[in-house]
Amino acid sequence: MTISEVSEKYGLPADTLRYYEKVGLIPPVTRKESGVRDYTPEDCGWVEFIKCMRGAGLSIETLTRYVALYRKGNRTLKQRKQLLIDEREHLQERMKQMQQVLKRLNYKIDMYEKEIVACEKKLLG
Amino acid sequence: MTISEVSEKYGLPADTLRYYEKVGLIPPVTRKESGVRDYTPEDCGWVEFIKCMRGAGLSIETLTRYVALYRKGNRTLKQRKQLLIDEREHLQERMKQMQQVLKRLNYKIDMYEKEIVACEKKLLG
DNA sequence: ATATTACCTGGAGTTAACTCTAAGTCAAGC
DNA sequence: GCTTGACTTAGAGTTAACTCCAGGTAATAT
Repeated sequence: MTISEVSEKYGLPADTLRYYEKVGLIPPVTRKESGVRDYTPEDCGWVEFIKCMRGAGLSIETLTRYVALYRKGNRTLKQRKQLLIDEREHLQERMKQMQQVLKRLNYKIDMYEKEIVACEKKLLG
Repeated sequence: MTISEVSEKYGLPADTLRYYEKVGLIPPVTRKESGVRDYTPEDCGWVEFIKCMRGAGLSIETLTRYVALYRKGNRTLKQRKQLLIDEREHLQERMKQMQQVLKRLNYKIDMYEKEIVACEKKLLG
């Protein structure tokens, strides 16, 4: 697959795909002899994984660390697992905070509804 | 309360508190005659609210719009409510995505555990 | 053969959200 | 009366994560 096809498929600009590769967020992409990128299904898998993780807020710095470990092979299994455990922890904390904010927004929206009704009553009365 | 007390209380740097006020993220803070900030409980309430909303990922741009509407008075009740409804929607989308990533992380961590066990068995056998 | 189009690289520019600096003011302690 | 320390401002600098640009190459259409 060409870079523009991958861009289309995952909704990421080609510039971003090149950037991700440059900083080591995905392993080096397969190339044609001419030097043009030719994404294999595995390359695509990395793109999908990284897009997903970035979408949940994992930092580029963290994800490049993960990819670097992956590229070192089997002896980094434990470190990779630990990295994912740490990130899961952060994720859960953020979700917990967001849950509280959600409740607060619900409450505020409710208050606004009541206040709007009260205001309209006053204007009619 | 002085700016350093508020900074301490909410864990936000004094510079950040000034910045928030400068960009309209919180309404202008009460001042002493000398021009020094002297946060009232209401000023503190805004700091707490903004800290909370920022923590959940609401943008400064969005929150300044909210504060600007608030400062226009009662006739912006409906717009404020709508803004909060929109933000709640975004928040829920992000939470949903994070929920999926959480599941994926759980799965991967599990796979790593199995793979580590398998590796260790091989080394012992 | 030439023109177009999609790709390449290195590096500069952008945006959001701070964070820091310099130069100045003001109240309190010695 | 002078120094110290916490405050003030405007504006410059930083960081993460892109995003764009200039100049060049390679394959394709005419």
